[in-house]
Amino acid sequence: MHHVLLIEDDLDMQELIRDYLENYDFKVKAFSQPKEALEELKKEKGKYCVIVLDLMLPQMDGFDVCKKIRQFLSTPIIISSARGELSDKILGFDFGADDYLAKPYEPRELVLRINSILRRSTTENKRVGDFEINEDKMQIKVKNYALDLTQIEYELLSLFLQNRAKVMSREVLANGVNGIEYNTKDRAIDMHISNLRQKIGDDSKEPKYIKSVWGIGYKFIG
Amino acid sequence: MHHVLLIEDDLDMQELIRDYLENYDFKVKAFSQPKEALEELKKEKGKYCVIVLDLMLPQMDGFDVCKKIRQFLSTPIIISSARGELSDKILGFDFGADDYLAKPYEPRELVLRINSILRRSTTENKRVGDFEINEDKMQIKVKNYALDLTQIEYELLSLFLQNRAKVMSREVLANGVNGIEYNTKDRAIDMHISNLRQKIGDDSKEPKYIKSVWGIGYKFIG
DNA sequence: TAAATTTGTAAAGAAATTGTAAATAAGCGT
DNA sequence: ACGCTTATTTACAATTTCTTTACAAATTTA
Repeated sequence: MHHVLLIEDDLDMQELIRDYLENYDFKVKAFSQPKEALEELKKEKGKYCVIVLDLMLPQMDGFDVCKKIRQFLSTPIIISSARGELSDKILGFDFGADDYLAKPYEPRELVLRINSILRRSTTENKRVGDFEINEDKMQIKVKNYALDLTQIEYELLSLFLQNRAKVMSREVLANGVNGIEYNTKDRAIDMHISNLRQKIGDDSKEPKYIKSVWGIGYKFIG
Repeated sequence: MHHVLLIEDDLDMQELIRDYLENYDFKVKAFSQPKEALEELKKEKGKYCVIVLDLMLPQMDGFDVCKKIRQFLSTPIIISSARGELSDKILGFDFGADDYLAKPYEPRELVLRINSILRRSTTENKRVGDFEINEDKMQIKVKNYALDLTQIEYELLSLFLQNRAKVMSREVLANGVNGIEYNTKDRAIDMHISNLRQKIGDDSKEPKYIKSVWGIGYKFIG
């Protein structure tokens, strides 16, 4: 189930979008106050796969909200705005938005654009180096050998495959995995990495796949 | 340099888009015949990072082109079309397009949307002299040779690259690095500089990159 | 020129991080 | 309840990085 976070202060519009998205099997959490939305996003970092942001808001300018979100989150943002001028679009994309819809638009188009973004950010039966990932079956093969992974190991490896070569801290990794809280002292991530390495046939001392980055976290090479 | 493949049969429009994109440092290859474009894409699979596709084409329907491309390539496609109805957009996204721009649109908006797509799919390298820095990978290359740096060395060198030619005291350098406390008597910074010099192939007596400024600190020349 | 100060860096020591075995805890199906 | 699988914590050795020390070399000052 895909979760969408909606920030929109017009309650009619909020209701309209919510109903429409729910018809397409999205789970929507709506906020009219940007501050509350930001708190929710901070609390539930990995939960939402798209943020739909209206620009005309009380409390805070929509662009500022966009900027604030980008300081701690890379979840795609679709701006939904009555301001359709190019200069606004430039600002929106500049502040890190991923798409910009000028009102009035058909709710169906929002669905299209959310799906387009989701399609890009998920790996559907893709090959990455020696690995082959099948999201439907929740299965990963390495060199054509099917791995028997636990839930967390699967999610970790998916995360690595989707972020090739990118250094990720333990905190980022934990947040990327559904339902792991991270405390600096925990070694849980380390253990999962250790087990994962064993299963994919990697050697921590001479890694082919998962390399530790001292003082930071791990990165996938391959 | 980012390569864009443009499929557009209106030559004026082709010229307009090409000029505009080239102003923004894209390299554009334009086709008015979809068949030729498909051949080029098959030959040069990895070359193009975005495809801009007009829907009104001779020979073949634009949607079919989209579908054909998707059979062998996952490069992002932006549809540029005079048909702005929702039903067309639905078809476009259905056939695997990543964005849909209804004509007439400002060329600048195309640039925005290309950049938005690129931002998501690439991690950009910054060049400074002989150095090339990739923040996501936490990696710095010198003359195309990847350096193996510790965290502090990486942060120090980043600081230097971001403050070219600027003299920085040890205190400033220490503060610029995450988690270093500075005492006047410490020689820690000096040691990091020394190690860094060795790794980037610099000579303290005849520095090409990091020059000491007697009584003050260091500066990056390059 | 001699004394004082600063820099370079090798080497030693201190501190922090990582790897993983083993122990413990938490879920889950039956 | 029980056993089985998975997740987390603990503990400690191994490793890597960071800081300090020490002394030679370079630079400035008197």
